[in-house]
This record gives sequence, C-alpha cells and structure tokens, in this order.
Amino acid sequence: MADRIDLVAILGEIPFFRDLDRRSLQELALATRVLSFEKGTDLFTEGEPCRGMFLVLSGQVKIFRSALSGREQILAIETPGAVVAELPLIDGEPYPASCSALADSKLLLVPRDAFEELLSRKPQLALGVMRLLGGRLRQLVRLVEDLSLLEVPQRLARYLLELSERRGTTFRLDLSNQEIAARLGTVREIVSRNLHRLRNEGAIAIEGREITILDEEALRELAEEP
Amino acid sequence: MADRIDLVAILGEIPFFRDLDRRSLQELALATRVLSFEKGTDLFTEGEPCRGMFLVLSGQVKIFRSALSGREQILAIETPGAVVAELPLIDGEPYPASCSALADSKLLLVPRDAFEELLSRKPQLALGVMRLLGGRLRQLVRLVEDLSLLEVPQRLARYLLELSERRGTTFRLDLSNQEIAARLGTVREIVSRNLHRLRNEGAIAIEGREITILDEEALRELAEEP
DNA sequence: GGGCGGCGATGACCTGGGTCACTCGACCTC
DNA sequence: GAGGTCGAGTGACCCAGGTCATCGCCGCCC
Repeated sequence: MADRIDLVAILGEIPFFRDLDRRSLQELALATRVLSFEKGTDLFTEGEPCRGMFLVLSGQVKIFRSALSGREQILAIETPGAVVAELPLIDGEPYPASCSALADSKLLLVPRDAFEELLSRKPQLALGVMRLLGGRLRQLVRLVEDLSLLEVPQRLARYLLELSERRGTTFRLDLSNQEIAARLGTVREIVSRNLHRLRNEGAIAIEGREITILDEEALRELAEEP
Repeated sequence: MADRIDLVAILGEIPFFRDLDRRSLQELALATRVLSFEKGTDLFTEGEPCRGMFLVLSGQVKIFRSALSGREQILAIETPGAVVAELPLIDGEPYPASCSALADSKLLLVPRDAFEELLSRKPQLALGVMRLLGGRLRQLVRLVEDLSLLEVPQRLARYLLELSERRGTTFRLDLSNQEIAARLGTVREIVSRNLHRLRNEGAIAIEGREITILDEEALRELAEEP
C-alpha cells in the first residue's frame, strides 16, 4: 500500500500526468506494475508488438537500433523520470527500436489499454504526449544532422561538451567506449583514438574514466562544422 | 468566395482536421492564407522563429538541415496533402530545419495563433497532431538507421525500391542526383556512380532519368544489411 | 548561332575511419 | 595463483566514399 501511495506521487511528477486529477492517478497507478531489469537485459526488441509504455524509476536504459553486423546505433538514453516507448502506444504499431538496461533499473509498466482508456477520457493528456513527441523529434533531427553532416571528432567534442554542461568541467564517463561509440555512430576503437587525440592536443585530461575539460574553447572550436 | 469554399473542403481532407465541425473549419479557413513559392525558394530557415504551419496544396517541398560546407541532409520531402512545420507550432521553439520548394508550389499558411486557439478549444485535435508526430518520428528513426548502419549502395537500393513500390517498375527520378544525394546522406558523384553500378550489375536499366527495375530480387538482396 | 549555366558522367587521388589482431590491466572465480 | 572475462589501448592494413578537375550534353537567352 505504501507502494501505491508512492506510485501516485511518482506519476504526478511526470510532466504529462502532472495535471491529472488525483483519482485518475490512483486508477492509473493500480493498472501499473513495477519491473526490475538487470544491467544488460532487454526490455523489448524492435518489431515486437507493444505491451505498454515504461516509466524509468531508477537506473538507465538505452533505446537503440541494431544491425545484423552487431553494430548498433543508440537513439536515446533515458534516466529516471523519463518515459519510454510512448510511440507504439499511440499508433499501435510495433516498437520502432529496441531497449535494454545500461544499469540495473526499475521501470513502471503502463499497459496499453489502461493508457488508451485514460487518453480517451482525458483528451487533454494528448497535449503532453504531443510535447513529449516533439522533444524526441528535435533530438532525432539533431542526431541525423550529427551523423550526416559532422565527422567523428566533432561529434565526440559535442558529446563531451554536453556532458560537461550537465556535470561540470570534470566528470566521469559512465558509458563504456563501446556505448559511446554506439551513441556517436562509430566503433569503439575510433572513440578511444579520438579521446587520446583530444588529450594530446591539450583539450582534455584523462584519468581512467575521469575526464577534465582543460580547454573548452578549443573543444567548442572543434565542435563547429568544418 | 469560391476560394473559401475550396479551402474548407481541403482542410477537411487533412487527417487531423477531418473530424472538425464545419464551423471550426470555416473559421480556420478564414485565418489562413495561400502562398506561392517558385522552385528553389525558401519557405523558412532553421532557427527562425515560427510564423505558422504549412499545408502543401501543390508542388513539392523539402525539409532539410544544411552544413556550412554546403552539404545538406534532407529529412523529408512533402507532397500535396502533407503538413509541414507543425513541430515549432506546438512547442513554440524555432523551426528545427529549413524548408524550400523543390518545384513551384502553393502552400496554405495556418498562422500560429489561429491554430493554438483552435487547439485549446478542441483538445481532441491533439490526437491527430500526436499521430502526425508519431509518423515523423518513425520516419526519422529509419533515417538514422540508414545513415548509421547502412552503406550508400544499400541506401540507394532501398530508395529505388521505395519509389518503385509507389510508382511501378519503371518510373522517372523526379529529383536531381544532387537532391537524391542529400536525401541519402552522400554526394552527387556517389549517387551517379552507384546508379551505374546497379545498371552494370543488371539490376536496373537507365534511360535519361527513367529507371526500370530489372531484377527486383537482386535489389532487395542488396538492400539487406551486410 | 554563339555563349552560358545546370546537370550528369567519369577518372585520379586522398583520407577518415572501419577492421583485425594483439596486448595489457583489473577483477572474479574456482 | 591460475585461468577467464571484460574493457581499454594501439599498430597495421584497407577501402568506401568524398574531393577535385574535366568533359559533354541540353536548353535558354541575347
């Protein structure tokens, strides 16, 4: 029961459930289930029919597409508070990408029918979904631009700048080179080499997985288009 | 006046205006303006604040991001009946990409405030917008996958298959190599070479800008991941 | 009719970055 | 403490595809 109370509070925090009345939140909470995933396990796979949408409670998950060759491209990494897989839920199509846990994670599963029922009763919910999709769309447009119009060193520089913006001038890489590569659209070795190139040029310092931005200006310069 | 009647009919055809009542359609039509763009002219540029959303009446427009180098990546090509630039309209942010006319085109401009006003009065409109955004999102996920996980010959093969699906086994390329390249994420020369490679392998025939698919099986094979 | 601009084709060249093959160190387990 | 696993680092090699330069065709406009 204490559990249930928590859920209502948590649901209320999600941007697009925020202005739902308490009663609806409670009903929604009841339809919902907490699932745990160990690091490395799949939540769902591209093409699978949709079970429902997830809400990240703890941990971290990646959304990605993978090639037969084994290479994969990460579309997004989601942390607590984020919603995952709302898209198949609204159009009824299969999941467009796969999702797996980057760390041990707990997710709340919102089953499809519960959400649909709620949506039909509270059409203003669609406004929130709309904004969420809008955000994703902008993110993907940026990704497309990176992949198509920039070279790897620039993508890496942008990635590091992004991290330092959120976590200060010195921070630790919480992803393996493998995963950074999957995010940037390249392979492990190239990430390694380019990190060291940046170090040799004096732009950053590396100690284990700790990165310190030494010359932000240089990084920004590098992050510009050619 | 005849003009006005037409607009109502046209608006009614758009998926997410379809179940709007006649009165709202008429009001919307009144707020709206038809604009003409010559081939090659810009409708808007990335980063610009949003004037409103467009509805393609005739012609064809491309949505793209461009690099300083002059290279560009086409995100989508929109034909009559399609809606363009709904995203900045719903989140209030600037246009995320540029848009220009691939052919002489007429577009209907739906000003931001008219749409917002309508949306707030008819929240179920958001359902349609939601579906529209969902479609775009799927499209972009596919684009990301193509760019990151496939090589140019595969992208080209997929592109040709896509065209032939819509227009039969023989069709004409209505885009220049330049633009096909921008769509596939490469450059003009590479498109030219790969088209001829496909011809040499007997998969297609080329006569000017007419393409005939000779060996669909081979094309499909090539379009597979490596 | 001659000159010009746009587009496609094509050869020569270059290089970013992907692939392969190892090595090394950290950590875990038996 | 031997062996196994996992991730990082690195050198050697290679090739898809991007760049540059040139040519030829067609249509258009003085």
